[in-house]
Amino acid sequence: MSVFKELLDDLSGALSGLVADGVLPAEADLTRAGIEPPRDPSHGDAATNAAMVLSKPAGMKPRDLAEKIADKLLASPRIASVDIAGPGFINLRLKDSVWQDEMRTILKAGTAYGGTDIGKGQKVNVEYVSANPTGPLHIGHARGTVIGDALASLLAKAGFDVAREYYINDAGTQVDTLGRSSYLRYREALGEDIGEIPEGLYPGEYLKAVGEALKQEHGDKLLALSEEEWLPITRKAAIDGMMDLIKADLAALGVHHDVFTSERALVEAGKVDEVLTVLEGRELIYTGVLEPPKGKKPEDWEPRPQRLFKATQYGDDVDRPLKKSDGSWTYFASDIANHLDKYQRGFTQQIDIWGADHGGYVKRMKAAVKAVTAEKADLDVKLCQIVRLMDKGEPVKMSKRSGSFVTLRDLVDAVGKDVVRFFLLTRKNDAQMDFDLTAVTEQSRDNPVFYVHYAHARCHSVMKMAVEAFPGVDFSDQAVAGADLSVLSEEGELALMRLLAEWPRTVEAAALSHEPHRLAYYLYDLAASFHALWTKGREDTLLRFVVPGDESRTMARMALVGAVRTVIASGLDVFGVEPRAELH
RNA sequence: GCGCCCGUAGCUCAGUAGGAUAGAGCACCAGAUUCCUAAUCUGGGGGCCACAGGUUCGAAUCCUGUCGGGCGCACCA
Repeated sequence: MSVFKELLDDLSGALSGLVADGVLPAEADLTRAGIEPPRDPSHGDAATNAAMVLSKPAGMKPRDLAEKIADKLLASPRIASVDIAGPGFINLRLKDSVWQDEMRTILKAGTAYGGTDIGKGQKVNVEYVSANPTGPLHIGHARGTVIGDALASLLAKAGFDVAREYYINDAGTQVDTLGRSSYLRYREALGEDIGEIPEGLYPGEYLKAVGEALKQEHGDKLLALSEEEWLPITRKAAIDGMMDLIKADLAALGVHHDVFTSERALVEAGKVDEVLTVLEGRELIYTGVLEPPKGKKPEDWEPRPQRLFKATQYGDDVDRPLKKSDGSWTYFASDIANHLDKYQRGFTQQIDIWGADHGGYVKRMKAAVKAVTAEKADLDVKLCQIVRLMDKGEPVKMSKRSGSFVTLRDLVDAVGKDVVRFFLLTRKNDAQMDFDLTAVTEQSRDNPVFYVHYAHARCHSVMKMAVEAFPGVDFSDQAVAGADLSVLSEEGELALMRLLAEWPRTVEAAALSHEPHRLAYYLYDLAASFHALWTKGREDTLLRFVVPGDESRTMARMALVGAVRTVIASGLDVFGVEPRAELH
């Protein structure tokens, strides 16, 4: 139980007490009343809007109702004093023991601190990356990869049962092209001069390895076959090769999926036919002719009767075709099968991470998930905006010829996985951002990666100083948790303790809103608060964490330092970033 | 033409379920170090939260419209 959870309990206790007293009507909606830390510290440790929200159903002025609520709240063992302010806020001041107890909780829980059970073990599926298996991951994939991975960890920390999923688009025309390109590389491996790679095929060097592997396995036997015969062979070899490549790229970023779902396998298992059956059963399929698209009209557009899904019935703008003119399934159709399959595996909560260029696809997929699951499953789509790669403030030219960065692996090799991960999580997913190769490795306050790392490292360094100043004294988390923490009464110390106690509700809010970037801002604030306190020790030696000759005070402050270290490590853990004990 | 996302300090961005006097970094100005790592910190100036209405005790936040920017608009993935 976190501090704010307990206060919320106190509040609902007070409110139901007032219902029993007849002050509040039984049918009043009590859920709108909340507890939150006020922005202005002079307003106390916590505040509630209860009196303002409930003044109407109570038929009382907010401030009068506030008096009654405040009386009840004073019964809480946590609350030291109450104060009614402004339009009817009830400001609470908590007993110092509340913060001291929370420090002990943090030290005891370790990096598990901040975890909650609001997920109640519900199954959530996070699908991310899902890049086409036609080559290595490039920089454009980085953001969605990191956000998806951190969101999955965040939801797990909030008590959800999370699956990390990758959907392999291995059934469309692109992988056929990949198979043909690989066949060319196969002939090359056999010694043939293939010259320039023809227009329309993939020229990437990375397919040479696939060609070589095909030669090792089949010798020259594929040469005698017709395309119809060799294509399935080369295509499969190419897809497998590319997926190995992609998985290695992901591993370099510290990303590991639980499930890889193959589009081709879904189609072959008849899952797409099942989609059609389900939708037909709900009378959501009909034959019709679509209007030509407004704006730019495609050259080859022609009115054609098609089997259409009534996406408009679930909020989409137009109904959507499920089959192409050649009779094969559209990407949309098999993607519905993908989401139906997830639902059948028990995932009623699904999250997809896509690039912003797929924004036009969101409505139809949400519509489809509702339709195919009879509205039992919910899909949230997070769109990731473009990241501009910069160097010293100038955009990096993305060209293979010039040898500049193009792949995800290059980026990780250049600045490190932790820098890539943390930095990409410092912005909302739908905000554009610049990734400056120079700025992210700078060691200064304007680089949040470094700033947070430094706070963590500083905790270690301070701890080391304490051990040197008090030889033989046990400063382990367990030992300092038993110290008398009542000496932590400096303003800066209390501010830091209050901030630490906000970690669980930060995790909770970020998880419920599917916004991992909030943790980055919290960690930055925590680091700032810690650095500020540290610097106070420069002016006044009595404020230092290590106070020579005062073991009990040092013990208490080591508890605070340990708690800061623990919470930072807890946050970095969600981000998949390794906490550093020292920086060099 | 339609849909989605966005518009907050000079710049890059936060803004916690609708809460109190809208925040941080950079840049600018003025300060702090015989010192637990100054790789840091303190203070200051800087705002019509794009604009106009609406909802309510209360709006940067929710609704409608306008303007401005990005993305997308059968049979590609």
